[in-house]
Amino acid sequence: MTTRVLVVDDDAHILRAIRIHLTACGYAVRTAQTGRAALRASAAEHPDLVLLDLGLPDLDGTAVIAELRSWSTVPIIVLSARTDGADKINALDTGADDYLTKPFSMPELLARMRAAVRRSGSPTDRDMVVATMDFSIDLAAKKVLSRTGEQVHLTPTEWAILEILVRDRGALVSQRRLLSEIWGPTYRTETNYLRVYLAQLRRKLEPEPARPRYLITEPGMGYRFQD
Amino acid sequence: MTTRVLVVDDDAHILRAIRIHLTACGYAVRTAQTGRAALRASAAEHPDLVLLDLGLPDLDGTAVIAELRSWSTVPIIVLSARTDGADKINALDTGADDYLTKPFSMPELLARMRAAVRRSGSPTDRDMVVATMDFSIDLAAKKVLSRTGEQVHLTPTEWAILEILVRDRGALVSQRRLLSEIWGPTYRTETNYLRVYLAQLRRKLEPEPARPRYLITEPGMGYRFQD
DNA sequence: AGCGGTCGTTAGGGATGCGTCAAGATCGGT
DNA sequence: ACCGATCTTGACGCATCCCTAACGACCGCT
Repeated sequence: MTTRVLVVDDDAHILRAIRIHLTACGYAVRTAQTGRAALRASAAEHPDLVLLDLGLPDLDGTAVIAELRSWSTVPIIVLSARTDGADKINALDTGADDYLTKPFSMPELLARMRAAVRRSGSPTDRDMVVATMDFSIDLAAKKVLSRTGEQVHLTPTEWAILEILVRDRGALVSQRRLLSEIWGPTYRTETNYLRVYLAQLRRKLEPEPARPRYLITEPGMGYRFQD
Repeated sequence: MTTRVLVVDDDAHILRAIRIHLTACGYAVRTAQTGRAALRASAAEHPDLVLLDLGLPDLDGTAVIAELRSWSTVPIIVLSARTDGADKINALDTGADDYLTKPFSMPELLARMRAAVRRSGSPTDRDMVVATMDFSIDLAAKKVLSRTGEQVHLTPTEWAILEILVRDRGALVSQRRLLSEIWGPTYRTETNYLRVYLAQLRRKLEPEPARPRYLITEPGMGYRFQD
């Protein structure tokens, strides 16, 4: 299992240097040069680690961290040229996991990356199959079986929504997180989509689609999978 | 819930200085001057965080980390006078979560401690579930269960208020803070809102809404969640 | 006793959010 | 180029929630 890293920096040279190093060490590298691009890439690719430079042209670095943290728990290591202590504290308190001041040594960065990935490692080792009274969901095989045992066909988008809700079953998932993870951060207000797809999921899964029992709406906040 | 920190250093002066700082910041501090004492204290007290100096008289620092990691996942932050890069990498790869080189700034250490503790808070965080005799509040899942086990439905505004009060449970929260955080700084005088929503929360949570036991009013000051 | 201030309670109108349906638009495979 | 599956987009009715205002109760103060 290769670790996927998203590297964010506005300087193309640094980007290239880091990419070469990390690729040589066995990481799968994606890059972004702006804050918005970083958010888009995070939502689309779900990297296992983010290396973030604070000096971006479009967004403040802490704003990127805050936005990311509103729906993701991916480890974030900040790389910054600023030696100011206040920047460090701000970044860490906003949600960054580590902070390195440029120039840094490559071996140290690699060690801190290993530490960050190790820490975040596999809290998702939960049961891969979730069974209810009316259907069962196999997260590993990406299959849904009805009570009679026949397979329920889900479209890719339907599956994406169901997977997020089931992975955090019982917990409330904000519509912002759903929209960010599936359509990208720019669609945060298109709650239309969620209404449509939740209706479709209910029609396929719920015994009484009009009175949902598993796919619960929490008005104004989000949705919840109740098993 | 106060965070318990184990500070390990062979220099009694440094130990004392750190203890004073951390205690002032609300941490519960235990100290140890040797590697063996540190391991003993970890096993006995299960601290939430370990601050570890590498230059110990009896054991090598990395040995302490390895021993600790053989049975515990407690966050470890290494404090060391050694600037050698190899030490850093060794410590991090053995299982340390962070590494600060002396001398470091106290605000930075505190920020990194907050980051480390935040990360270690697993989804099944104990602090995230507040149980009383009449209901239980799951802050992570945004769920309230009544004593009979059925879910209590709260509106977004009700949740926002309850969340703030419960996060600082036991402490007095001023009406100005509640109004500022939920409706924005311009609504600081609309204490009407609070009266209405506190009444709704009491009707949903309190066994005797007319005689509140959990959602206490401190006249002229603010509100308090008493568990 | 009278009075001003703060708090609790209630109820209703307006705004917002949700479920539903259906019609284009887009994509992918034959 | 066609066709089915899937994804977007808009519109409508309906339920719910937020805000607001009004009234009464309970203090401390003059």
